[in-house]
Amino acid sequence: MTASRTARERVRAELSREIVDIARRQLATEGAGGLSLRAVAREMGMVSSAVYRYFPSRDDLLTTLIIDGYNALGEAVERAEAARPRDDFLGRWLAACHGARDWALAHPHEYALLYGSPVPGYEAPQDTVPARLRDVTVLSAVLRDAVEAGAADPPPLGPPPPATLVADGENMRAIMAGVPDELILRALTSWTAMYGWISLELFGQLNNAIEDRRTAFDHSMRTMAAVMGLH
Amino acid sequence: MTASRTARERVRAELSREIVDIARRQLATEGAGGLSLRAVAREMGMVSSAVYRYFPSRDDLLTTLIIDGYNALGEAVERAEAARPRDDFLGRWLAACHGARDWALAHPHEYALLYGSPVPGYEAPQDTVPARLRDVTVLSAVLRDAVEAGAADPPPLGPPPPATLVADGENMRAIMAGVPDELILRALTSWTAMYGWISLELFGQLNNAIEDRRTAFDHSMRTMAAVMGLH
DNA sequence: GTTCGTCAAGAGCAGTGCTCTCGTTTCTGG
DNA sequence: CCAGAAACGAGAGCACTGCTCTTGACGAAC
Repeated sequence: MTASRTARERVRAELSREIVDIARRQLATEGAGGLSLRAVAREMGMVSSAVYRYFPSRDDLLTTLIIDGYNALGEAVERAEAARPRDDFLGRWLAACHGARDWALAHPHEYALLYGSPVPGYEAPQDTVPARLRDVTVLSAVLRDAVEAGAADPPPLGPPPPATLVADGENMRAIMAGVPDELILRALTSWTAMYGWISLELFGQLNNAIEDRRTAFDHSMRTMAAVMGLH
Repeated sequence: MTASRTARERVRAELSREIVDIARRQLATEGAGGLSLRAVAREMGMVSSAVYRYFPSRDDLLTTLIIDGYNALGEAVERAEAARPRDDFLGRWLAACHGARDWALAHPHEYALLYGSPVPGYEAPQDTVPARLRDVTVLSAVLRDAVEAGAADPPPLGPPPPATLVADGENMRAIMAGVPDELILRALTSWTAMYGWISLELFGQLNNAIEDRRTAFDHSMRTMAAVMGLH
């Protein structure tokens, strides 16, 4: 199983990649709804039916675009966070947040594909799960490291976590081993605030309300960092 | 200008309403992308071109659906919040949050149309603005009333608001007169957390992570209430 | 050298938004 | 009351979509 088995397989892989590239470009300019298999084929000088040799349906093409998108976003978040000193937990958190926001602003349509309303008639297959967790894994790691270093002292806020949630947190505890339940829930809240902000900003709900959005986002994320006890 | 000017105008208004009703039903079952003018016409026993006498384009029909949706959501939030005693500020806040979430869960496709990615390429006419502010107005009123009653004592969290944001808050200060700038920003963060949660939950990002979502949402909103100083 | 699988191409189906024309119905001004 | 104007439903048609099926050609394996 070398990288180049036969000439046929090589050209097939190359064409598949070209289709995805053109599709991503069309996605970036036209949006998810404007992605057309026929237009992709036209741009490649192929006939539409030929594309179906490589992707059995439009949704399959969309799925690989989604997975690529999650990976691109996750990688952007990872890179932004990795640029900060390991013991600067607040800086790592803020860098990750800005990394996500910057990527979303640079790729609005791809972000909409990931975190916007699901595409009509399209059900996200399980294949997307691993790629989808890359960004939240980064955010979790920051908090976990802070807890391990004893650098997270969350202030008392509101009631203690309900019992059902403590039992519920099994899945999240896997990524955030050692983090107290209350803090896991605050991380979840911070996560919703972050993606809520990005979505509202990107989808135009913040127009005529906030002008200096980057500063406001920064302040908002600092507030959530304080809620989690990061300094 | 009586309610029934001519027979023609009456049947026109009636048919317009019927078109919108059918369209909303199709929206609820098929989603925004599945809304088809031809299907609406078919269900009405009309021919597709006849519908264009009432709505000049599919996007215009979508726009009225959006406005209707904002009003329905705003009304649901208003009703939920109004059911609480006026001096129970935490209760009013939580009721408004749950009102929004309950409505979203009951009308997922309509919610996606309002707070999801803009579907048909681009569309956000100014007509939607007044209806869009109904829910956020309710949330703002709770905080403003609490401040007026001296019942909001936000804990110290993070740095003070940057100067540019203080100058930026003109628009929001109109709805939240008397609320300190720092608290306005925390309200904004709480708002993003609330809609972020609802969106992430509705769009499936919370699957396999949280089972008892209502309780978790409640806890999250209580945390944000504490951030705003509501007890 | 023949066979077999892969491939691009083309025609075609059912559906979409939207435009235009053509009679008919309804309203309105004289 | 009646003619002209405006509104209306029906139908045909355009350009587009995702997708299927068949046909013929090419390359690789036996």
